[in-house]
Amino acid sequence: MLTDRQLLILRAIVDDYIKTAQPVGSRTLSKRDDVTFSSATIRNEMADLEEMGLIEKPHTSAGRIPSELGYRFYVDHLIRPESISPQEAKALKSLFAHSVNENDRLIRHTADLLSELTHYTTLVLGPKEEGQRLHHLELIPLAEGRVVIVLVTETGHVEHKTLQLAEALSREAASRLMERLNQTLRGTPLSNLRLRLLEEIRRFRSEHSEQTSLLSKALDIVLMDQQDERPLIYLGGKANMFDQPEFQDVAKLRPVLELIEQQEALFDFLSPNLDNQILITIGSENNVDALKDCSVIRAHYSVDGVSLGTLALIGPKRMDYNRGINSIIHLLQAFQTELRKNSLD
Amino acid sequence: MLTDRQLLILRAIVDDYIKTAQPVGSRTLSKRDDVTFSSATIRNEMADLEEMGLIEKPHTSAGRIPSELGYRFYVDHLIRPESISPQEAKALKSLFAHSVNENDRLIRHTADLLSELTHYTTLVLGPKEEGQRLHHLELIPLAEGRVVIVLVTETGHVEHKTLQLAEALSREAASRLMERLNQTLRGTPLSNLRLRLLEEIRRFRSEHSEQTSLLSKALDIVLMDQQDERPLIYLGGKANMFDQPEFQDVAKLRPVLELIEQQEALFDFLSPNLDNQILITIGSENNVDALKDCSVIRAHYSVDGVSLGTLALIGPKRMDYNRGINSIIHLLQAFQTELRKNSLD
DNA sequence: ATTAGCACTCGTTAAAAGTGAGTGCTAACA
DNA sequence: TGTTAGCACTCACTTTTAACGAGTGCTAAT
Repeated sequence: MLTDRQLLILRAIVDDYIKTAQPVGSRTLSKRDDVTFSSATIRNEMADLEEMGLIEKPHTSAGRIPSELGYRFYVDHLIRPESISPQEAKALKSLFAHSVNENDRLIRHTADLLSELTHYTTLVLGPKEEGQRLHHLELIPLAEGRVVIVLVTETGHVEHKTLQLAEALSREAASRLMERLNQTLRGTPLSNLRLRLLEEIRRFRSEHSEQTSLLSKALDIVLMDQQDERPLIYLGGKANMFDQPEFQDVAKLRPVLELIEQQEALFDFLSPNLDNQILITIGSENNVDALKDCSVIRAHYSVDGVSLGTLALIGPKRMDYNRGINSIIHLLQAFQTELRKNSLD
Repeated sequence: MLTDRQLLILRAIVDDYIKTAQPVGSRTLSKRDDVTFSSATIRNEMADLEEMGLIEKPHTSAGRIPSELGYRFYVDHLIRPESISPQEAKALKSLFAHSVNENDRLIRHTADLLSELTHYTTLVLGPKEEGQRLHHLELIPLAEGRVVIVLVTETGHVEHKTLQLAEALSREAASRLMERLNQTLRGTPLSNLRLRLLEEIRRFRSEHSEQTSLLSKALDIVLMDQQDERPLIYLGGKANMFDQPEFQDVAKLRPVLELIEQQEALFDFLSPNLDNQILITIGSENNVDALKDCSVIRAHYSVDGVSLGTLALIGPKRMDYNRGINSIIHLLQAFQTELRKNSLD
């Protein structure tokens, strides 16, 4: 167990290092107002903290920096949930002053806001399809067998795909089929949609003896890779990485930026967050080599209890956890409120 | 005017420097098979070339590197339009083996291909709306006054917007209006669309005395910022920048990557290319400070004579112009062919 | 006109020396 | 017994110096 003085020192070291990016020495600490004891005492305490694995020194004659364990302890026990200042709260509210109708523009906007707020890079994992339910389906036949299919989910997410059929689909046939599909399929979870849709088309065909097998085949193909398709990941404030002193070296910067550009890898990384809490992972806790010098703050967003995606903040291990956590919590609220407005149930 | 020998030497210097990124010395050159004269002779010629401003030395005791003027001369006069090898040609054809229905996926794919082909970063300016004509318009009323509007252009570009009306639009009203709009508006250039659409809705309203003013207002707003909206810019191979020795320094890398992330700035940069040629800009010719150490190869793409957007390749001034130009020319062909397939006229 | 030879330049690398922030330990002190 | 002053020691960082060598420009011989 740590004494109060050790807690004070540890917190001071982490705070200072977060601010300056320089190893913190005993003399520096002793000059602080809230430190009443001498540098020698601090050195003794530091030795103890180091023995416990909470801090470490880059080399013999340097000050101390927090270890990963130290950051972990800091995050778990030493952060004060500083409420944001009134003017910030106000600013936050006005951020979403005009509602944004389209969910994906809203997400993009949110990613930018969060990165502006924190000066870190933001990742937003777009709504995953699985949990969502169909609200409306529209088939738009164009010339030459081209058909646009528009799919609207209950969360208000709209997307379109283009099919290419071997022969044209008449507007009437499309319209009849569509009406039928919307009647029977509204509310179907997207994860089931492909099977249900094919089934329904087959039934429709037999009932009306209409030639829709081409459509059925084309739809199948499109929905097939629809299924494999992963939610988009929106990035905000990529350039913020350049400001971090730890990433002034291209060798350090490169893997992080490269990872961030890879939708696939990021998806795997952002997806599996189980509980609804704010999740913080520090350095090696990320289990991704490229992020071994980074910390990530993640938060789930959901609407009406349906978990949709993830809001994440990425920065150096020496990131301002306090500010990051607070910003993400508050923005999460506002974001979810906006999303709620766009949903159709 | 340059002598043949000077041309040989200049080409050799540029070729060598492009390959190695190291200043080229007279001794190195004299060892080449195609160089029959001594290093001293080369030094004399180099002195002349330097006086003409075609090459320069980083410092007194270094070899020569091409100046911007030198690159310009090289690009204008010394590049041999090496046709690509048969296996490359074959590979290029198979790249688009499966047609991609959606234009924006096609564009994304193309950007990736081009960067893979060249190992440089690729920028693709998506189709600009102005020149395009309306093919089809669809209004999809959803619950609670939400209406999705789907817009298909003759080039096969599909996009959707969401409107929020104060009161619901009936499916019947939407259907009637839509039929009318499609009859009268097909072929309208998107640049006119907003005005024509409003006009048409007004006329429709007076004829049918239907309450569509809300719709009209909402549509106006959406189309208004549709007009301001700029084509997306697709990027490929951003990570390739990291491989260039000239960008190993964060200070050099940062402005380039930052610029690339800024849609606005890039748009201004990529847009004004007047003729249908391949355009190469070197260093300061880019008129953009962030690109003062970069060269850009740009090519227009168009379908049926309608210029749609720009395909661009960005790399260090020391980029492999030969390969870059050839790749972009050949990919441009294939890309346009695919685009053509997707168009609906 | 071409080339061999040579003194000279200057960036690069390596080694050497000096600097200073910070530490650990010890002994004195409250 | 906990705290502090003092001091020797460590080691990254900076500066200095020296050696190195690729490359140049000039000159004189071919």
